[in-house]
Amino acid sequence: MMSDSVRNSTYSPEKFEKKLYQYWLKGDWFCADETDTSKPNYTILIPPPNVTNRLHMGHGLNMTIQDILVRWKRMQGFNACWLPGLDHAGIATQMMVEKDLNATGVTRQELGREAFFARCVEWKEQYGNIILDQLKQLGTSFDWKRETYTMNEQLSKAVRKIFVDLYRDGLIYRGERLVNWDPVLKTAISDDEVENKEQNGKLWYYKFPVVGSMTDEHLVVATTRPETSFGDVCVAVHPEDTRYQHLIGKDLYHPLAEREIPVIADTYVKQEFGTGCVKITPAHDFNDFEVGKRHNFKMINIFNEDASLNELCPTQYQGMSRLEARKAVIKFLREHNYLVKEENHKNTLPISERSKEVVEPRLSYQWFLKMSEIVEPAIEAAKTDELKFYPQTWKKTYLHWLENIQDWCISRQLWWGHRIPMWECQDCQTYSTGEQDPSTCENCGSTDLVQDSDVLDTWFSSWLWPFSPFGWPEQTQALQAFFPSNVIVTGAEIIYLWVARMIIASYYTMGKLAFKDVYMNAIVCDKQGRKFSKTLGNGIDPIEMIDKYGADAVRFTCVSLAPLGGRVRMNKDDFEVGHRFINKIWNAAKYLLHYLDEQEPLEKLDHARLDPASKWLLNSYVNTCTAVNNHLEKYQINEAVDTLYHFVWGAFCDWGLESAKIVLTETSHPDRAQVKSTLLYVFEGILRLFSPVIPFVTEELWHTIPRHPDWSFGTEQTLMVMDYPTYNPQWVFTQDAQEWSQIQSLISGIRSVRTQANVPPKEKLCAIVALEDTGLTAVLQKGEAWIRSLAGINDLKYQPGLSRPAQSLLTTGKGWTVYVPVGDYLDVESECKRLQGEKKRIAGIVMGLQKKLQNKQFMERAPEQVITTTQAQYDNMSGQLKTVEQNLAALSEK
RNA sequence: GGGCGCAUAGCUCAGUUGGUUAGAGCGCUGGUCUUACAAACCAGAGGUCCUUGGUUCGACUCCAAGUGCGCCCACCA
Repeated sequence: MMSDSVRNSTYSPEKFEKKLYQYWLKGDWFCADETDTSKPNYTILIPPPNVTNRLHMGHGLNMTIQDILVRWKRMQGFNACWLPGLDHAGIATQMMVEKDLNATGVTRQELGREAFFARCVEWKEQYGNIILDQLKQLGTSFDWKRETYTMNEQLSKAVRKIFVDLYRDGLIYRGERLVNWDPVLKTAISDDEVENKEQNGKLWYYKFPVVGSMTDEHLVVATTRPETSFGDVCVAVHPEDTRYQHLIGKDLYHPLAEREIPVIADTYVKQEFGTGCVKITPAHDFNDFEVGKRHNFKMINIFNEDASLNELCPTQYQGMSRLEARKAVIKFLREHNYLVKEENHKNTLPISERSKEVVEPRLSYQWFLKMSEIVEPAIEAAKTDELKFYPQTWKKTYLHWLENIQDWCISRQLWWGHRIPMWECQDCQTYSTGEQDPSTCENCGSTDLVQDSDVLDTWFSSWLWPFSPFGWPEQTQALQAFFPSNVIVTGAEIIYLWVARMIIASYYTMGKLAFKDVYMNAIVCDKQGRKFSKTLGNGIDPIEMIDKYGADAVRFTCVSLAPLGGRVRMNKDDFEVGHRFINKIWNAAKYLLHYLDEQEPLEKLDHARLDPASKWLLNSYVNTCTAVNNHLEKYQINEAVDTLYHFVWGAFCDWGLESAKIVLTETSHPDRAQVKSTLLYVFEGILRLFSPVIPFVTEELWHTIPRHPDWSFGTEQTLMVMDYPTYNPQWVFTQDAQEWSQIQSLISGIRSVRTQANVPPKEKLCAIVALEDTGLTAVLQKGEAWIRSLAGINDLKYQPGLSRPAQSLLTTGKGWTVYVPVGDYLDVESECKRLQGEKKRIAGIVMGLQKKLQNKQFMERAPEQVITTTQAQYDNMSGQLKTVEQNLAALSEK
């Protein structure tokens, strides 16, 4: 390690971050050992990034949180395993590879399935690791030896195994469902590939005569898509709609399809929209599909693959396109007096991203998983709080979804992914499956088998993530050690898609809860509160920020801005804050080293010889240790970081180092050795406490500073596995700390007085302390050297009961008043104004407190402790009020 | 439309189970190059805690309604 990097230079993270990461890798400190049973295990699974991903700020935050938890637990002595890996991302990858391919003038279909698949594999090899490399720049302590991937051999085996198990348990079935069909590309496309465009359309109203009516009775139905009418199976009205009660169950004549259809009742219908009557076309509309299924109607598909009308329509319409058919249908309705009216209507059209053609919902066969039969333990776990959400509010969302769970459509019409392990027998049309490819039909023994052409939904591999990477279905040692994991850290948007399903899968295969804690990280937004997105281009590139400010600054900024859950608004400038703070730590180290480099050996800390400033610092340090650990236990990472930030800057630097200066600069000072020892002891503690958050700079500094006799160091040469600091009663000095804070407020008070009077900083002043409680004399005398140095005082006197000397300003604290004669610097007018303001403010508080104390009900019902503190406040504030009044009077006399 | 959440300083946000004079960072004002750091130090200004009502001795905190905003789901014949 190059310790001179600290002594002689400014903070430049680029000089050591890469070097240190290599050092950690070489030392194998990120690796967890499943055979080591001497330590408790701690496991976190990465939410596997898509192979198509580049690192964005959402990852930055998400990964930093996980890394902090893992590094913290590792320092606490856990066998910590953070599992890295990638998701093959079926749709996203296929889209990118296809786009690439199309640019060369070749379609996926022309290339053929096998060659296209090979191209995807190649693409993954080439680009898939970019995000993992970027994660290394962020300093993530993944156990890289376990790096995995949802399409590798081992995980594919796991996918195959669970599919077969589920099928054998009767939980996987084939059923009909509507998909988004692109009539130009003649393929199903995913929701991601559909853009909804609002446009001005029309709403056509036309008549359906009631069959057998003597009075020409009819219903009027409104539709935006009259051309689909040939597929109508019924007309629906709301069951409570008084207008149509008598018609429910009657038949209507369909003037276009030239057949009769019934009137049914369904709550799906909105009475106030249109006429309150809806024609139901289950094969061509997502909502109608649900209604049709509920009422057991036949689905009539009236389109060919290219969305032209097929043989189920009357001959004159067959072969027409959707638009041609629409014109022809309207012409017919108008000519035969069925059309009642047409009106303008705004609606949204689903457009295929790639062909720009209007998407047509199309009936197709899909594979489904019966979720209701395997979901129960996942519901129980949340209800009993065995599974906990951070923040808790997500429990409701989770339960709401699980309690209304739908069957999961697990097939996708893609080429990139795990091929569905189902073979259709060409002789008897039944399906066969197996962990090995079947050679004969399970039903009739035929060898004429054809594998299903679809692949599995990408989530069908990622739901196995808690156990598949550790070797499942083999009962490996790693699986024993690292399943279940401890916490999952992810975005709330995939609570259904991923989190809930992992829990379901783990109960199904392992019979156990996959993880006890679910941490929902904040959503990263821009300054206007918009989610970072590619299309908006409002994202902040973490790598750009790392290059500019260093990984530690990026990590620090991300987590300190992000509360548990919620969302965080980010700005490029925010990273400057992190960088400045780390620079502050760097400079503090530089200053310390200046004195630590001296030859004399470091002393152990000695209670009897610690000065008041050191006792205060140690006491604050111990409190900080407790607070940080408590916050981390509760996943309040921003709170932990905030606590540390203020301890380092406000306590250690502004008071600790500043107070130490008067001792350190005097080479023969008797307290010097203990002060140096205290500073180093606390600084080592800071480095340890902060190491999980900002691992690089803490490690770099740790290698530079000397080892302290009061800290224990293992044999490992890295900060990242040193013991994490905890509450240490040895360094608790409650009384001394309280006394020292009196000195601090006295110093601050005098500084404030100096500013009020515009006294130049270098000018020394006299200060006269008037004590109400003479017991404080000893306390203040102990702090005299610091009062002189830090407040710019050259003459400090004690005069109990003194009233205000001429031309002086004052500052008050608990039991004391300090008068500072400022001579001609005193501006009587502005001082009077200030005192009057003070008087008003304090009088208000005093009055409030008095009212409270006179309130009978308050005295009767409030807890005794509250009454005591209120009384004490009252005494204190009225004392202050008296002082202010006296001084105001004294000032006015002149 | 269904579900969930948010509203505190100019900006971004803390504020743990109701109980001192509501905090921080950035920005702003004034002063300082004080031998770690001007990427800093010292001091300061700035808030009817969205509105109204309720519970309570006591509400930024709990409850209800209203207003404004965000997210997820369904998006409409």
